[in-house]
Amino acid sequence: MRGLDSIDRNIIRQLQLNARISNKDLAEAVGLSPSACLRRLTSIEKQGYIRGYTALLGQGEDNDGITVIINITLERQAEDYLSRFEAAIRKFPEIQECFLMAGGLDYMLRIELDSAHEFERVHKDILSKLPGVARIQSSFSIRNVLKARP
Amino acid sequence: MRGLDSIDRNIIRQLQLNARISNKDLAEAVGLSPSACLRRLTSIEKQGYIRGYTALLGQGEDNDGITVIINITLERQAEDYLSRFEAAIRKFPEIQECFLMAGGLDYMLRIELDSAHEFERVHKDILSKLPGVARIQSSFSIRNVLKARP
DNA sequence: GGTGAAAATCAATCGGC
DNA sequence: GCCGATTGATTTTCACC
Repeated sequence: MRGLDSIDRNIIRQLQLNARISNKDLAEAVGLSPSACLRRLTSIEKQGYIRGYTALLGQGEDNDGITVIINITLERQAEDYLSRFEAAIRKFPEIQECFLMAGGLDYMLRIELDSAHEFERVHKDILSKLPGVARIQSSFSIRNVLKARP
Repeated sequence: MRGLDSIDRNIIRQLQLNARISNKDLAEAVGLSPSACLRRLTSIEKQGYIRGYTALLGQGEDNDGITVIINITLERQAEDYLSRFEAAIRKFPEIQECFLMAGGLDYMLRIELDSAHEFERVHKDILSKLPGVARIQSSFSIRNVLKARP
């Protein structure tokens, strides 16, 4: 972030905390006029510092939501295997995060579901259709101790 | 998502794709009037289906940050061990997420660092001070494939 | 970076189904 | 109950200083 000053960083931080904040409130939070703030945000986006904005799924009022952590090993480490897999990943909004892990071929995914039985659908419609997968290991979270904080 | 129909799901999906979409555009995307759309969104949020909205950072040249996934096993499963551990977790802002996993005593943590060598400090100041820990296994992410939708 | 005004959007209210 | 229309308030988006 060499090209960004502390106000720019603050803008990004505010948007991480709440991406749907209005430009007016954002400007107030960082101590600028709305027009100056919008100019900066447009510039920040144009420079590619922000890749997008997304909604983080909750668990619903009945609180039976569930987090599934999935470790995936690919058949081969060839670059085209990685890129085909990663392109496929991006098509499914249920997938909240995906990390390429060091020390192996493992990808780690986090998926948010509304209930445990929905996992069957996810396995059939998503996991089994990812290309070049050798092995899948899924772990269920029974409680979200600490929610993501930006 | 028992309480949500297909339009509600579509609203959520659109917000996952772009959390900063205006209500007017959101309404158009799901085929409703703005007022009906806003009513639904308010209700969806109130029911807790959406935990929040966040900005996804780009892969700019600044991206020397690193994600560490840490699996922790406690010495005992007694309730006071769990609650002491979880209380300790909340004190460290480096810890972004913490899940209590099914099928064992494992907690899974995600930590975000500015650089890899910072892990030494984290291990010394945070991980080694968590109470009741029997075993720690850390995995480094070398690339964040998906933070969510672009 | 700030100001101001036109344009666009939001949010509350209304009647109809 | 849910929808769309309306409307006054608020916000965004410019040109200009």
